[in-house]
Amino acid sequence: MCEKPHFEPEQPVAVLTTQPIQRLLDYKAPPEGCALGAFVEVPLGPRKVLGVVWGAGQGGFDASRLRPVSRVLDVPPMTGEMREFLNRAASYTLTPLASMLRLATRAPGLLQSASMRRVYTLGPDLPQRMTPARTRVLALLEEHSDEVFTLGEISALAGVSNSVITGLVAQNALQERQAPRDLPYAPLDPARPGKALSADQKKAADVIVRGIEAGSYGTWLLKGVTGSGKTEVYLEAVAACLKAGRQALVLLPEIALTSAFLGRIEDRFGARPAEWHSGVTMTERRRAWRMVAAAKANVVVGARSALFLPFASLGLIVVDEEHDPSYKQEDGVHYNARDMAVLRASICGAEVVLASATPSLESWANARAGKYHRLDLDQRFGQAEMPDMDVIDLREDPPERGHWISPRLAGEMQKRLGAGEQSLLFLNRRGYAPLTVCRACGHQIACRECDARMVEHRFQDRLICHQCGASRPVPTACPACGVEGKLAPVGPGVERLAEEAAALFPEARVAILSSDLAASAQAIKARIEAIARGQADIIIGTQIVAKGHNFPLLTLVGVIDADLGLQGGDLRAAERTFQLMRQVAGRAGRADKKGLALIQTHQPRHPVIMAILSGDDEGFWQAEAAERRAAGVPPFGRMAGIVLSGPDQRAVFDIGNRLARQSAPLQQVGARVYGPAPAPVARIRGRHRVRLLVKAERAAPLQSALADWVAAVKLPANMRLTIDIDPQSFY
DNA sequence: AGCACGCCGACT
DNA sequence: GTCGGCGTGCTC
Repeated sequence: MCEKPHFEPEQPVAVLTTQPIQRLLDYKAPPEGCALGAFVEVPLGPRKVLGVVWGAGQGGFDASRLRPVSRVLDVPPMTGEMREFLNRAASYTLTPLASMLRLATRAPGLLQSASMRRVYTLGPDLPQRMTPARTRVLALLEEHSDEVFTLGEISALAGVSNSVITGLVAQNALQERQAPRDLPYAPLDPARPGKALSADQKKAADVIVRGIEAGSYGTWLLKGVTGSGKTEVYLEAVAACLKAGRQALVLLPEIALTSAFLGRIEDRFGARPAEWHSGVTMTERRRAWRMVAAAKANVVVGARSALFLPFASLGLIVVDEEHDPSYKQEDGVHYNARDMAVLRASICGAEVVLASATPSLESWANARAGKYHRLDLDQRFGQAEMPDMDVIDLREDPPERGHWISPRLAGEMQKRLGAGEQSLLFLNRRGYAPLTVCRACGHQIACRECDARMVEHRFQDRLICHQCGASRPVPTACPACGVEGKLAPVGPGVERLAEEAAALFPEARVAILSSDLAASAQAIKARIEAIARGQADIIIGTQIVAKGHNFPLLTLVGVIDADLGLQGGDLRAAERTFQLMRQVAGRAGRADKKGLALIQTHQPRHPVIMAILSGDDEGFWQAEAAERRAAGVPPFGRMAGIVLSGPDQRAVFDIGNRLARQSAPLQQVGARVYGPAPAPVARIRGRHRVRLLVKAERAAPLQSALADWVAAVKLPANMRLTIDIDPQSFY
């Protein structure tokens, strides 16, 4: 198919808008014409909306009634690769194309023209009279004659008031002109030397670099234990990508990790890259989006949504900690950034590096099947070794009633305290106690909004629902029977564990690391750094401690309840527990001192616990893969989750049942429907939710069958249906 | 997404 | 008889 790159004035063009309209609309090209892919503003009813020229006009609409495109925006047209990416991502995730376009245009001020600012350079004349202040201003501009400065910058750098500058402009000693506000990012220099690489690292880096030099598509699963230097390897790939004149994107699972990572990029390449995540200011977002499109930002570090930035020439995507569940977006558009990264790269001829110490089973299986190339870094960089691991059988060596630190773990903590080393207690439960029960009537306090159990948070002195975020003060009387003073916390959260540790070791400094106890990502980072410097003896943490932070003084890790993740029957429970335990255990130990990881469990013979202890990850994956293959579930079968929601529970179930009965389109492709059942979050803000699960074989054309299936059932206006391809968790 | 059009209950 | 509820449908 040969598409015209440019449309003449008045010619009909098809435009995709960001409005939820399920088709393209035809417009007349504007008087200056427009390119295929041009970002445009078009009239829609009484409004003006953002759109992209998607192709030639489709016809089928009265040509005399076509309205003209209002304006072509001053950003480069969307590339054909990007249009294909959005198209294919939309059909894969069963998301309307307009929603995909909205993801790709999430930049403020796109509809405004690039804003300008006043800048100053040296003028042709010298001022009639020199003053010390004027001398400083002129000296500053002479010294940096290749740069431009704003009023504010000059007054700050030269230590003068604004009136000095306006005085110099009046005498033509300075020139004032308009320049675009959004400045290019300082180019990163790939020629700067990186850290010396080990033989392992060098071998891995070399093969990826060759792929980048060839400009081809390929996906590399870079597996390396904590501390094996995966980052250095993929920074070599970034360097090669920069040398080839293409752009690189590094995705991180957590924004708390980005600022430390930006520092590493700066060390390696001499400048800071563009940053893209929810914590970035509007001004910076606008700059990043425009500069990425103009190829004036060559490295972007960001969260999963950075995948939808308008890269002019993308050569490399790194997905760091690729197994991390936060790469799956579960609200709005449902997509997995890891899979979309592979899709985007395959379209534009880029390399993908999936980095992890504990890869997802999906990626492991893809490597095994030969779809991804696998690269292993087995040695921990330097002398550091993986910690010794041991299990504490809670049936034989239990803590006292109402306590959670077993005697053996406490003993090891005592030794670390004496030696000036740190201990980490890992418990993946925020708050004080996961359950509050009434000792008088047995009532368990549940959320009024969504029926989940309320979790006591003692620092905030509130009960908080971890499902919907609702909170209320901790009551003194039971809400069911009204008896005063009989409510009791049941089970541990990190706050309660910290209380126990403080009671056991009154002289120790105890720090809690939990996402809800910090005001911001910045605050978490500052806290982690303080702890890493030694400002705590005992660290009590939720899973945020598992994510790539380094604690040099840490030599003991205690997993309080390894059974926590194994219950519930979730498809990925074993995989998650394995990954989390391995990541947490990897925090212990340092170059000159081997670490120890103690795992408290009631089921020391459980296959997952045994695999964690033995460190036999290949064995674990093989066993897990065999089970999933036998059950026909991902990655060996395909699944989709369908959530129906509405204000009336009966009506929602009725529609769910009707869908389950009318499943002929699914049966034709060999897919089966399970449910409806109450969704994992059964009620949100007064809306009842039920879920159906669809299971199909790997090769089944699931998306088209799903589309036909749901289209056949008419939904009442107050009900909503969402489809999640490859759902992450389900029971 | 907005916004208009249109068809049924409590007011002048 | 009319004002206004929000269900249905259209936007090039």
